[in-house]
Amino acid sequence: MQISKGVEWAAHAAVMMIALPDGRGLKAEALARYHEVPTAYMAKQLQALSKAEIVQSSRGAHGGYRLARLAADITLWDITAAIEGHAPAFRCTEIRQNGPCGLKKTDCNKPCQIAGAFAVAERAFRDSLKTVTLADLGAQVLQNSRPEHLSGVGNWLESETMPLSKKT
Amino acid sequence: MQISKGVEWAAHAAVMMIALPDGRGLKAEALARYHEVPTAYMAKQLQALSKAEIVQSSRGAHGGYRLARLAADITLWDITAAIEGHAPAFRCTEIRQNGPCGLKKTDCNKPCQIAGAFAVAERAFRDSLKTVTLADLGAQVLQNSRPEHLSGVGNWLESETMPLSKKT
DNA sequence: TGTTATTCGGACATTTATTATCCGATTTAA
DNA sequence: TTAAATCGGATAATAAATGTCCGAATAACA
Repeated sequence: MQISKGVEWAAHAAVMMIALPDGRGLKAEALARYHEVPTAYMAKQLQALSKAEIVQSSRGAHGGYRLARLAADITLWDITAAIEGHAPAFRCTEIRQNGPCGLKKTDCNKPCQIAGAFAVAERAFRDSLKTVTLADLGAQVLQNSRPEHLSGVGNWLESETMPLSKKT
Repeated sequence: MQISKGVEWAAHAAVMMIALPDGRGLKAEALARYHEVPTAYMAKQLQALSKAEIVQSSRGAHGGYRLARLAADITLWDITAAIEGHAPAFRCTEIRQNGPCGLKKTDCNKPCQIAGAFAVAERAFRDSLKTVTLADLGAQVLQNSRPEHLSGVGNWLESETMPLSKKT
């Protein structure tokens, strides 16, 4: 039971994109370099975010990624689901229908008790992540960072971004 | 993010063991046959439960497994942790310390915001599973099963179990 | 308006984790 | 004491996650 590293990378990349000035983008290579992770694999996560319409991508020269909607409207669950998929972690294989005392399929309208309990737990997990927005995470960064760090990030953003014209 | 099939098998096996008469056990092969799953792999899960002291094992002739404590004192989380381990699903690799604007280690006393949010969500998941005991699951089975099914299970147990003498 | 540099996007290897299996170590009944 | 039966950890096969590459597409620029 482990969550892909891609979720961590995508989340950090998304937080970084909060600070993007209007009409600017960050290319996958820059985001990868900033976090010191493999470029192509970071790009893969960004593509997943793009498919989920969490970020917008612009191709061609001066292209890049930026948030597709307000930071307050993007939750950690959105990002997790975009990378990991929406399939439940507990996969019920209906083994209650197996073996010498197996139930008939017609007697299995209700989900298995065990699967039901896991469904409740997973819902609690999801609901918890849904309460955390990118805006919340960004606010925490602002509160907990030293001023010189923030200005450093600002300078880096300035040097890496350039106006992008059209959106895809 | 997926939970091992072993958790499902171990949970079903544990529920089955609730119904064991005092001083009797079920061998791994019987539990595997009952659920129509590979014997050796089911045995592996039972070994994990044994290490976690959720079940007791008896070796040698007439050996087998039985619950190590009261069904009301065994939760779904106990079983999940025994199979999957206690490691958190979200692994923070501290990428905030990487790259051109990486934080110094001395500025990272508090956990990263993202890791913190996942820790909260995972706690909610765990706490939910902790509220479900084997006794609860057994009660649900009794409520939702047809009488003929229960008697069938009883007969199967009678035919598969035999007194076991010493415990390990 | 063509050309080119730049970037995204999906198809393709590699590594790690899960799933499955086997055989030796140990225990107990006879 | 013997031998059958069972657990237990070490060992393969499979699936998933991780990492990489090259083509398709787009926009800037001449």
